[in-house]
Amino acid sequence: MKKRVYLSEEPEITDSVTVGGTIRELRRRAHLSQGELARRLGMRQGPLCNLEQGKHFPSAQVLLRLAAILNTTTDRILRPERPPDSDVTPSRQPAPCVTSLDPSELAPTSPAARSSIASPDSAAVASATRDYLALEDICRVPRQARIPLQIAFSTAPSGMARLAAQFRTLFGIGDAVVFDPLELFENHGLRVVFMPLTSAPRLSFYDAPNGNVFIFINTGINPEKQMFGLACELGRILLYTRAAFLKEPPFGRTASADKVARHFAACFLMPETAVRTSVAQTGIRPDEWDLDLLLRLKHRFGVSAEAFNYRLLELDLITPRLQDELRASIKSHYDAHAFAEPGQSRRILSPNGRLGDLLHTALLRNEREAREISARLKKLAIHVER
DNA sequence: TCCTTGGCGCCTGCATTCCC
DNA sequence: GGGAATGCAGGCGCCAAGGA
Repeated sequence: MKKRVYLSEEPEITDSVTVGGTIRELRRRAHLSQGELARRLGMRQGPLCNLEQGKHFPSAQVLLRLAAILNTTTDRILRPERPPDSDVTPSRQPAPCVTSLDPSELAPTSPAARSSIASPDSAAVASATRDYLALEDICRVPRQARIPLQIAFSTAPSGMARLAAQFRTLFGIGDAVVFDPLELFENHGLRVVFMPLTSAPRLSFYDAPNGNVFIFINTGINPEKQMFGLACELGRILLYTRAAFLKEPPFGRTASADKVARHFAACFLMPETAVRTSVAQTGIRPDEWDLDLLLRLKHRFGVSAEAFNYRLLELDLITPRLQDELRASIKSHYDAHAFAEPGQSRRILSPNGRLGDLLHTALLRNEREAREISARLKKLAIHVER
């Protein structure tokens, strides 16, 4: 009789004992008993025990349910020790859940973030970081981001475009236009804090022990620039972890790194296919653009007029002469209106959404500490809707 | 070539026991 | 007492063999 081939015999898949160990590790990290996890899986505790011991191999259905409940991917359950650079990366390996992390252990991902440590923002950022970590502890949520943050890539423009496309796939949005990227970031476990900053429009810090980040966005800038800044910081973080992996200086050439991060943000927020499709639907030719049409289209992508104008030029969808004229119009508008976005912005953000959710849960569980955190956030003008 | 049948082994449920 | 481990039986899917 022909030998039956099961998942566990697939050469790329880890053996059942290791898979079982991974399931056990993830279950414990999620603070679940076998009984509780089995209940959520819709199975009994006994069979789950057999899975963890490697006596049985989980069916595809069980694997999918496990991944959903344990907030991970089937790939990570099956290939917990996948080597770096296969397609994605060292950070796919399960990072330990570090509960006693001090804000000073976080790595600044840009010169701005590094210099902020000695700026008036320092105390506020450290306090917000500590409170965010405390809320994660109280709520017992996984600390690791649900997307890999260490990826091998080329910093050439084409490489950054591929990287942006890869992240759009990881976020599950493909070429679609997304109205609120902030929600995407937070849904994938990234910590984003909107607060007043004096030293920079945005800052980010890499949390290596947990495979996550802290991104701080200044509330004093308009939503379009906040969104672009958020994507830019993701690019910054990836450049930082790439440099660390390659044992290169952390920030590289500052101006060049900024340019690369901005290109990543442009490709991430304005994917080529989506921009070309939107433009094609208007029938506009490269030499026909006016400011009104540019504003109408840029609203769909939630970016600034300036950023959209650059992207059109990058994709040869506008002539250089017209792009220059529109850039001058946009600049004079910014000068006259304190960098407010031209046209009526349709962008409505819900900043600090995840922070608010954590605070809400924490208030349910630990009234005193949560109340103190709530008061501190309020004092720092970190507005949290609950 | 297609369908049916039987063998095999995984996966699961249930009940029970063990261990801290 | 709660969590974890074990034993047994049944369901199910896959595969090979045989027959129409």
